[in-house]
Amino acid sequence: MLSKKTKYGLKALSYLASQPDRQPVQIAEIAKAENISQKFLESILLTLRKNGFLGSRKGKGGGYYLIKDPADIPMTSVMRVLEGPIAMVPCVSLNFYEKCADCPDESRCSVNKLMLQVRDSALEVYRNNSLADIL
Amino acid sequence: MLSKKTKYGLKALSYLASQPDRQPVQIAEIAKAENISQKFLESILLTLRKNGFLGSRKGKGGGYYLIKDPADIPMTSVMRVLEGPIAMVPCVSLNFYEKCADCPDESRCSVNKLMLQVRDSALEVYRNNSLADIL
DNA sequence: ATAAACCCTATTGTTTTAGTAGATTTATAA
DNA sequence: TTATAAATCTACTAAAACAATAGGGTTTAT
Repeated sequence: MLSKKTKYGLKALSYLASQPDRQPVQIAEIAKAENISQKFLESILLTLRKNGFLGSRKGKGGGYYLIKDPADIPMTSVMRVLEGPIAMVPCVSLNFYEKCADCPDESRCSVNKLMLQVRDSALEVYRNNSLADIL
Repeated sequence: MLSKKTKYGLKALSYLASQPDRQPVQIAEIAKAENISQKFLESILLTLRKNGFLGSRKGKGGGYYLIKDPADIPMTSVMRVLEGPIAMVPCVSLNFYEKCADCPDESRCSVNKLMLQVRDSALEVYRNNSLADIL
């Protein structure tokens, strides 16, 4: 299951991407438009900013805004920041690889074999979609 | 992330599928061979039996065994029983569809648009793999 | 009598999804 | 210059759900 964090993050990015200009948009406005708990959204936007997707301005007239062209924001990086690894098991993860404690031989593991294919197919989807593509 | 339940379930099914015959195999043997908590495995095998994948025999010489040919067990049904919906959001699920409370229009939702593709690509993998294929 | 699956319940730990309270920064008006 | 309001930022807490077992007794086949 997709976490609400990721869902809300994607919706917020989409909302910002569909703005006519790149003027700051307030958290409250996004929260209201997308039916998201404002405080929860606040922390999500913060991590999106810290990971280079958004810029922010404090004080009156402040808010969040995209700092890149939506076409230059691949879903791979968005998903990895919000949801974590794209792979369903660490032993097939490209960016978060970890050996299974219980599995003696990955090459003969049926779970590994299946999940490798699932990862590749998901990866292809995320690579073929930028933020601009899902608007 | 794949739950351990699913991971263990897949491993147990693979273990049973790679037996030379269809004689009952005890829980303890599977648990030991695959490094799985025996009590946890017990409940997993039970749900696999109740969902028509396994048969069981009580008493001495008892255990679990496959009741179908591994080639006739598609990963779609295994995953749905162990892990639940294949879709990452209910609004794109074939077997567990549910409307999002917050989303007024699915056809214009970016999350829906992306996750529909992810579901389809995962589904293709699961449909193309039977238990026999991942041994 | 024994060995196995079966069934029920409780517990522990982690993650998710927030809510609360306040601090800090900035723009604007007095 | 000062006050005020509008925002983000930070830290702490907490409730709820979920994951992953552990324990102990029951039933059934040999």
